[in-house]
Amino acid sequence: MPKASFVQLWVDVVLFTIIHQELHVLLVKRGTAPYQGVYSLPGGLLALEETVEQAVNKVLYRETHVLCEHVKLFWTFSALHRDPRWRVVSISYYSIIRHDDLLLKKWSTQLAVEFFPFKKIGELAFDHNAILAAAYLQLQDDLSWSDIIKYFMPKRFSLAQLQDYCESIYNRHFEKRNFAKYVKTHFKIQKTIFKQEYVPHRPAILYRFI
Amino acid sequence: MPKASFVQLWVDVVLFTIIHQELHVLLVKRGTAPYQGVYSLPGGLLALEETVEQAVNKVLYRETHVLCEHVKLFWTFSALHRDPRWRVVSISYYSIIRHDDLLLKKWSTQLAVEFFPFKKIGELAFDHNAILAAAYLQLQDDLSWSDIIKYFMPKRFSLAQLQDYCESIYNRHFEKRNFAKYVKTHFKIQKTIFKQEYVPHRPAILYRFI
DNA sequence: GGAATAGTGTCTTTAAGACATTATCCA
DNA sequence: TGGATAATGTCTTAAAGACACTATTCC
Repeated sequence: MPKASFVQLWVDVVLFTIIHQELHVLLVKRGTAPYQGVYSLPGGLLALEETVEQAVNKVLYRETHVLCEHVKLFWTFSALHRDPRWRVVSISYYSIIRHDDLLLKKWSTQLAVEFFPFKKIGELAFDHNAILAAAYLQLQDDLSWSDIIKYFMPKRFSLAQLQDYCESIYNRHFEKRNFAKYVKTHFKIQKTIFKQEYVPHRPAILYRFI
Repeated sequence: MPKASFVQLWVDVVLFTIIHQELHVLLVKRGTAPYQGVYSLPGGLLALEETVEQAVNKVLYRETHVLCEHVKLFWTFSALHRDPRWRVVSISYYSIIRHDDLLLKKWSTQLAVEFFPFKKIGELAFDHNAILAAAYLQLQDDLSWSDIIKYFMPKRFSLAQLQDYCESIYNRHFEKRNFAKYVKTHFKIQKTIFKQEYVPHRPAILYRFI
């Protein structure tokens, strides 16, 4: 090994989901000092025999036991004393998970993952509030031009539900007719044979992403 | 220090400029093994007392003696044996420099920086061809929605020159009247009192970015 | 038939793309 | 006055935004 500076390399992940029309983020409670008992973003040390991408997927799988899609690098955090113990550089990713998938897995594995409403998250360990804020900005930006909203949606959904989800992330309102027009020209979705059930009004047709 | 895995953290930079209407990239010839005598992207080891951003700026300043704008993270490269000696993770940035600025500085400092036409770059050291390719994709993407073309332009330029520069990076042709219209509505530019000189035809008005 | 939400059509405004003529400077 | 490029206006087409009515299901 060379005589040179080595740093500890961590990957941290901001995992978003939507629960009850509200954006949530996965947090874990720290079991050891520093910041014992304080919530933080899930993360892990880069092992010598794995790539950064593998490390991120390992963290995600460890916490959810589900394959998360759209795992995206958005920033690195390398302030000198962001970890009070020694020098740690964080390579930070965000990802998205369907609440549906998570629920299924949770029943089958007794996972104790904890999602918190984005708007109500308080002080986190280390500089994780800054990481969280940067991830949210990147998420909003990516949503504005791509179709990644699909990674939030359940397998089947109505147009109204899609609109609700979009509005909850963008934090703004869309006009119903124009939204339907936009969705049909920009997203690859198709009607299914399913409709809403047990609703006291005309049931909506359910769509799916192709 | 903890008993844990430490890796060497490098920053690598793909520095773009336009010379004679053609996209160029800064390369440096390696003086030591491995890949001795082979060209590579400029880069540097992250020192213990600096942030990643500082390390990138240090590399850029070392090579150019000019302040480069739009320094942007685009990817990390962490394959296990990308450096044949030991484990090195690269955090990769791209940046842009005005050829003008560089020329001025070159005369005053005898810098020996070498830019190569992007299209003619051959085999580079390590996985730097992959880094270069990823940077170019990111550059094209960013150019398509932002006004970062301004970082390539000289202080004063004609609309035709701006069009030439855009065409050389996008690798496509634009219709002159529509291009002028687009530029005037999307970029913050203004006329200067200067015009082209010594041209055997009507001289173009020179503009500047605000 | 009434309540409730689903689903759609049209008009207006804005941006993009195709296209040709006039303007200015130099020799 | 001829050569060369600069500069600009209008028509057409596509997308975005505002807006109101009809359709379907349940009770």
